[in-house]
Amino acid sequence: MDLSDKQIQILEIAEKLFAEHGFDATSVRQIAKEADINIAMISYYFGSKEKLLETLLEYRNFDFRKEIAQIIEDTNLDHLHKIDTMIALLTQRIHSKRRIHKILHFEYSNGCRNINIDKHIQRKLKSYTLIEKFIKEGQSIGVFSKNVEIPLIVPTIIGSYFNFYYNKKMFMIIYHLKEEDIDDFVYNTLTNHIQKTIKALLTYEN
Amino acid sequence: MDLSDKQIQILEIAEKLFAEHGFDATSVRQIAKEADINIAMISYYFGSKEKLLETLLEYRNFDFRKEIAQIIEDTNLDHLHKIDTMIALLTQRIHSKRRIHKILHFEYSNGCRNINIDKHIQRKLKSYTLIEKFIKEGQSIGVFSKNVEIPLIVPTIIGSYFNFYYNKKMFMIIYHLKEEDIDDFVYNTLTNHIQKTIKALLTYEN
Amino acid sequence: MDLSDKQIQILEIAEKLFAEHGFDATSVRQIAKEADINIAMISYYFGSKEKLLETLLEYRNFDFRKEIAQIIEDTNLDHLHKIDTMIALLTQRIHSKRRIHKILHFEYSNGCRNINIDKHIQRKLKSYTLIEKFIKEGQSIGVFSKNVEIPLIVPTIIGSYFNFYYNKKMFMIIYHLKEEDIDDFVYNTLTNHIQKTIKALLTYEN
Amino acid sequence: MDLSDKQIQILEIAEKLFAEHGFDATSVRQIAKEADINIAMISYYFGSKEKLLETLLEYRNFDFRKEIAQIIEDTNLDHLHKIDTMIALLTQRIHSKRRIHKILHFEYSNGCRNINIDKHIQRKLKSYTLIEKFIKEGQSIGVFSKNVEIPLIVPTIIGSYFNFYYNKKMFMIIYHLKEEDIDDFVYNTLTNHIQKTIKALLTYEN
DNA sequence: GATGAATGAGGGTTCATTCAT
DNA sequence: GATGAATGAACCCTCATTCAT
Repeated sequence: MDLSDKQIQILEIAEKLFAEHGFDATSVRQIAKEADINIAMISYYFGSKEKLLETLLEYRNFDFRKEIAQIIEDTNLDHLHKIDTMIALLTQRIHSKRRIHKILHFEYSNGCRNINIDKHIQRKLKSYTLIEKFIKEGQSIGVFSKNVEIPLIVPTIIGSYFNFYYNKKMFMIIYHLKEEDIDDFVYNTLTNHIQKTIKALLTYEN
Repeated sequence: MDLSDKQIQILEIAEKLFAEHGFDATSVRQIAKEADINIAMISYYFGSKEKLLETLLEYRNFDFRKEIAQIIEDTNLDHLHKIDTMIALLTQRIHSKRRIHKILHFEYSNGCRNINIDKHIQRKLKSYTLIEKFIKEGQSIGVFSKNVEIPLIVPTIIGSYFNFYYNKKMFMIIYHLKEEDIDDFVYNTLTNHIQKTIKALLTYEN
Repeated sequence: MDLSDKQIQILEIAEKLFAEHGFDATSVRQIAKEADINIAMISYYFGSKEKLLETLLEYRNFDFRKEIAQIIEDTNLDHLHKIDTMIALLTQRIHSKRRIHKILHFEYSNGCRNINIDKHIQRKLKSYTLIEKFIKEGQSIGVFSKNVEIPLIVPTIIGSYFNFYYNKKMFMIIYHLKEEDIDDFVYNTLTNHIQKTIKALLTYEN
Repeated sequence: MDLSDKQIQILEIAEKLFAEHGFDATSVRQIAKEADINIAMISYYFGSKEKLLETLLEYRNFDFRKEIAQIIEDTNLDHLHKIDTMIALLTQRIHSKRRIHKILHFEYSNGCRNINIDKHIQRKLKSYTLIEKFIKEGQSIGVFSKNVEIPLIVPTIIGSYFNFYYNKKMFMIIYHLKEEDIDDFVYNTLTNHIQKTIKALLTYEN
């Protein structure tokens, strides 16, 4: 991953445009124009438009494992606080990288692109293993309810965020939010809601 | 909405292709070929590719209000069972129309298309009002916890589904599922998880 | 081979340009411009630039077998006159189709194009068989010398023509020819020379 | 003609690629890559791609005059043996430089390149003068037939070779040759054929 | 002298759409 | 009402060349 400043600039502009208009609706001309570079540079730097996307995904390495591991290993926090901290972390990270996640959802969820999704799956699986272990530990010491579908917890966390994000315009009406209020809302109200939801689920007995 | 059989056939093929490859990556030639009609017919019938999408969204009018209202008004069910029934209904409906929802997420969430999203927002808002009223009623009679961010409940339901769906490949590994097992999994395990989550949230006191 | 008038017009313009500037140096835009058609028509009609070339070669099916067979079977001509007639025919045909032959030499002789040369080879081989049979017959009745490398006779005929053609400019100086004299020169002086050469070879005893 | 080793290496690689794929289909990138030099070096060394071709043609100075003159002046050989020797020389030289000749045929025979062909014509004319003088001498002493189109003799020699070469694949089938047999075939069978042809022509009386 | 980044032009192809029939 | 030929714009990419270092 040796990327020059110019390359990084291109990647960030491409990320923005891909997220806004989709991969196909974004032309290399558009990227080149916004990045104020010659159109040929994109092929020169990245080989092709598709490889640019691959490079972008590699560049935005969204691997939260280390941070999650740190939280899990933190002896100062009890299990429920670890859940809070983890969710706050996830929400924050995903919100800041929401654009690249959207591209992933969009371009990857159907297997039509010639892009290798396997390593992403592998990376995610490792995060799941970490979280699963943590939850099971909590179950074994009686802090968490045993009757929980552990692998589906993360989709509930991340899905809550994204469904909010994909319906942002509606929620801006409901909550009387302006564009610049969104960050605060995510970090406070939405994060709180998700934290509460997961903690409720993990302590729910029926 | 006067649509001939041929038009409906085109819409359904377009829906499949848009969901699989995205709007931009699907060419009218492809649609025409799969529908076994002349290319010119698409412009002829729908005016343009964009208008075809609009017609498609209008055709797939996914308005659950009536059914939700029915459930809410059902005097045979207590509040918690109404939650279960509603979630089962939502999951089922969204799963069966996941393709069109995916198109909405990706083509609509960014305001770049010349497509009017307002009526969709209005329709969704009405559903929210219905659900909000039901939850508040439950709170007033002490069945539901008062400390809940009501508008964010629906994103948690639908988001859980979609984040599962967008990461389908990973969950197929985790749960050892084949493609043909997906429907059952959604209608059972995933639905149960979401039901439990929302019920936990609505009865959570801290 | 169902070709519209427009398609034939394109083929003939392409033939001219390919022969003049080579396949690679001729752009589809140039062809489209000279043929006064839209650039997209070339892909529409032929699929691609390479397929246009293939269609051209198929269209210009230069199969002399029938005429050669007629000459061979002509009972009014003795063997030496048949040689004369055959060479006159070959020279005439090749001269009139020199452009397509040049393309063949150029684009085919190196195996780099994704074009199937096999059927051309097969067709040529059949012509050779015909001529070979005729020469051997002449040898058996004592008209032709037996000490002749039969397969190399045709290269001497056609090669003489083409080496003249490829050095046309020099011969225009030597013979004080103008462009408009070339046809006559080919049909008379050059044809005579080749006829004499082959007859000399076929009757040469040493 | 001061050429460094690197320049000569570039020229030889360019010659190979031009002959294999044609001038236009060969990119400077390809040449630079195979020669393991920087792309910019080609413009730096030769000025441009076209000038590289000119330099190549100049470098491959295929002027047989001296050797032909030597043969003609050789008092140990009679006229017919001089013909044999000359043809053997021409065949050998042309075969070893067939690639550059091919380039000449195709890039030069049409006047579209901005390349000066005049000096090549001049050089060839001088060779012709030499051969013409020799033939006329033979005619005057009665060794050669007078009824011969002298300027067309050389095209028959060289044309025979090239038409064989451009149809190499067919002759490999006819003669059951492998690629590695070609050289021997050219130096023996083909050379013999051409020698016999020209001697027959020059002694043919009708 | 030599390099690799950068340029602008042009390559072939495919797009959604329209028009004449 | 329905077709297939035709359009012009835009697509991504690669070209030979140049420039700053």
